[in-house]
Amino acid sequence: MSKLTQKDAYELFHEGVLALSKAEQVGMRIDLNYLHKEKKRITFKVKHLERELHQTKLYKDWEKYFGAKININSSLQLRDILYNKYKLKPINTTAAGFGKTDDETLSQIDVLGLDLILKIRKLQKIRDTYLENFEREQVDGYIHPFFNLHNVITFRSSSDRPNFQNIPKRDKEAMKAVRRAIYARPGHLLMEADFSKLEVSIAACYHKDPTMLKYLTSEHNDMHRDLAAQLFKIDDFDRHIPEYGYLRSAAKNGFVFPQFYGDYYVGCADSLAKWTKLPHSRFSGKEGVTLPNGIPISSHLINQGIKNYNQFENHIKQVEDDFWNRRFKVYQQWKDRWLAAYQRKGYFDSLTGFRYRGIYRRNQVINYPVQGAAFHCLLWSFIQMDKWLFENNMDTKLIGQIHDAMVLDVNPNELQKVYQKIREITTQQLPATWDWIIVPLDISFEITDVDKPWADKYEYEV
DNA sequence: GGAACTCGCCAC
DNA sequence: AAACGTGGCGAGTTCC
Repeated sequence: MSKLTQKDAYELFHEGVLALSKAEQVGMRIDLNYLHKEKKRITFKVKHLERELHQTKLYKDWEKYFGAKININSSLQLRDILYNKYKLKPINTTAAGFGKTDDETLSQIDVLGLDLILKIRKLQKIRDTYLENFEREQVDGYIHPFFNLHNVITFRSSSDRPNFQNIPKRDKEAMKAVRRAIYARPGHLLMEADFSKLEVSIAACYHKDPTMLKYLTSEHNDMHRDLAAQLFKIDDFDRHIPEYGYLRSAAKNGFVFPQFYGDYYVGCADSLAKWTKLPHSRFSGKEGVTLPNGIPISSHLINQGIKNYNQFENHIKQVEDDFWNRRFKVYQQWKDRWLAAYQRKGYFDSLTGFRYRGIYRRNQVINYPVQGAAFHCLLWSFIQMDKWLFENNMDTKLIGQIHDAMVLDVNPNELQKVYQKIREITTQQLPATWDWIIVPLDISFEITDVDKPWADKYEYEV
């Protein structure tokens, strides 16, 4: 097949809009009774936490400072109390240069009551951003989130009224509280099919770095493991030992992904130190997460010649150099060429035929075509699946999409067929149709049981 | 009373 | 030389 053109891009979005609009019409069933009860429960709990907060010195000082205008939901007032009245030295600052009052910062400040502020914030977020919105948007017990293809600079999608693409997932309490409200139609089940490591795979289709291709092709190679071993200077790194599994996550989320998005060693060192609980000072040997042999990671690093944070940061700088100039040298060369070509031409094209015109920063030029084309893999699959469901008169319906995942409302009698077809479309038909896809694609599934809420999802393997 | 802004936080 | 990409949305705040 020849290179995809802007006409192909147009047709993808044209068909995409039609398929997405059908999903919008189906929508998701909402448990209104639960919504009502959960909102009341949260409101009750918030009131209780507020009463507790009223007993603290923090609240009393706050009241003195702001009088009748006191509002514990105001982060500006809180900022005033912490950094002006208490004169604490800001750990982090906002873009505008003020001391931050976010979760990460507040949990490091030793002032009684801040934990209550955070708990209240979290509960209100669940109630006001999600549950309240579902109730407002529902029609006859169904929400119909919109899926837009015309809003996003990268040619990804967005979703609104309500946004279906930011439903809590990692935080267990928030995940359960929100997803407990969402169901498939009566007698049906929910299914989510996610591409695995899609953006990394699509990036590899642009740069074709042989080391990366090997990581993506071989089951036995593990990039995050290798980076964890290098970042923390561990020779016998076995990812199945829990302490090492944790360091692998730290390497993945604190170094590898940020590097792919364009971060540099200063931010990565800071992030890695947070993950591993290392201080921004001299290491005594007692700080940090514990290794399998029982010693703290700071002690291990001291033995490796890294005696303080500056030396740690410098080590991360060296790993970064090695990452781009040796390990993924071809990837780096592609980035340089890609940027230079944009600077020459004034635009760049995605592998899916989309043309990006405009004034972009370096990281945007590198990231947009990857982010866009990765989503287009999902959209293409979504369209094929929609056609197949229609042509085969299936009762199962597509109902949503989250950048690299599709969500379906499945008739249990069709579960096997649907599962097989999604596998076929995403891992066989897609790479066969778009021959620029030069890495194997993989997809994973989650389902609920019939008439169970989305909170009760579990991994599905045949 | 609404527009535009900051800040915070949820997803990928 | 500079330094993490894309959204939506709520609350609070300020300005008009």
